[in-house]
Amino acid sequence: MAEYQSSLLRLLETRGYIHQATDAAALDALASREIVPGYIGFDATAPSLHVGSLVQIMMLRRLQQAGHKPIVLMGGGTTKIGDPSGKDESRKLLSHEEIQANIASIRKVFEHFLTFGDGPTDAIMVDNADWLDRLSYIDLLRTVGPHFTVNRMLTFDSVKLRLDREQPLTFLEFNYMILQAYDFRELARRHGCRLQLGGSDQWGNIVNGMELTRRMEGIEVYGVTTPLITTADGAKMGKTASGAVWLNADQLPAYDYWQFWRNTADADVVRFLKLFTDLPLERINELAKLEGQAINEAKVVLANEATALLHGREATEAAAETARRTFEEGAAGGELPTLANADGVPILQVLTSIGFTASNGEAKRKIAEGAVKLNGETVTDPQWIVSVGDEPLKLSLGKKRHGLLFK
RNA sequence: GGAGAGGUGGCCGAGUGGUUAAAGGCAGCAGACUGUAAAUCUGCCCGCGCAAGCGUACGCUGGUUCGAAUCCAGCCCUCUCCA
Repeated sequence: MAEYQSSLLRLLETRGYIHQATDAAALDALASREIVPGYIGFDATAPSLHVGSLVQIMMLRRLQQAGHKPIVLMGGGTTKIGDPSGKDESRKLLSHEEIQANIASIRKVFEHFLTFGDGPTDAIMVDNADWLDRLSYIDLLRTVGPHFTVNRMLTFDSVKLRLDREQPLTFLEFNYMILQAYDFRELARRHGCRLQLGGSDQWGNIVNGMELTRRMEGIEVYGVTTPLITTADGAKMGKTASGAVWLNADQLPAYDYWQFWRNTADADVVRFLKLFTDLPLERINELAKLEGQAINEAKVVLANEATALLHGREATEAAAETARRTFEEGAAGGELPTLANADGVPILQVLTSIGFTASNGEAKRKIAEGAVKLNGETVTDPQWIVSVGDEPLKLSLGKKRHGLLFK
């Protein structure tokens, strides 16, 4: 692998972001001599992104750190059509208002990772609804259609996979790659965008966009994809006991986010430190030397740094302190989930109300398994009525989930 | 439009009239061991109920039957081949 000249590619390469790149040498040269505006597209189907998107977000952050211009492309237009992938048919279509609300909510996350503004390397956020909404079908076909052959489109992995598995691929979906390619070309025209970043699954789409841009605008543009981030045991990352790891604080409290990182598998810690924190590589290399139980120190650093990027230092310290008191002292910290008016309530209902179990039946099973504790005492009676005094009571489900019950 | 195959719990996938709340696998949760790790072993894994039990559930709607995921009819959807 050749030494890169540009700080951008060196940064991305050394921290493990690069899976594939188109004409890396040319991109390297470009990034060494001028500011490169680069973009990543994000869906607006939910009011928050989750950690699955964090690699991409971090990559935009690296782009800016290396002195270039990040463009966050929100899929306000494409989301309106509704992503038809997956089997659940006719997913509810989001209204314009819902999508715009989602975008506004998602934007808050980006503001933690990128500096927005009007300067040459300030990040901007754009919405592809701005141009996709206005497209007329015939015009699109005539301007873009001739540049795509169905023969070629059929060779793309995303398409082949469906066909091989004999799963339906709608015409709508089939057009996705065209719209995404159109986005690249539009961003190149409007904002001088020269680079598209994305997950490895986006490779085909990115290449399409590059070709369309070159053919229609005569501009050479580039693409870089990240490796698919899985945990060391091969699973997609992004789940905790409480569900998806959302980035918005109102969807997932800082404490849970901190816990998510704290629970990283040994084998993933170094990789995640490089990808998800700003720690210098020298420091990461030191942490990488830790072995056995000491690796936990590196996990705490990972949790602290990753959480601080998203939620700020203050919330991070509160989360870390709560974790320390809860796990190391067996006490309880202030950031744990709480339930008020718990006095006199049956234990099953308490477990479900606080969100530890999905139903009374599940709560009952957990009690039978000996997983439920009140102030460290195992609860064995499913009929137990919780009584809380002036001091809050610590409720535990298993070793990891703890909460506070108030009178 | 014609012929064939198929639609089962978060996912994959058995199951052709009762013993089926539905095998098995994956994912998930818990227990043991540990280090809030991994691996391994064990248990759990639709809802309500202390329980007996009840309610829902196998694409949709009806029907046959004492009894249906399983049989019949119509409809919807998917795939393959043909036109």
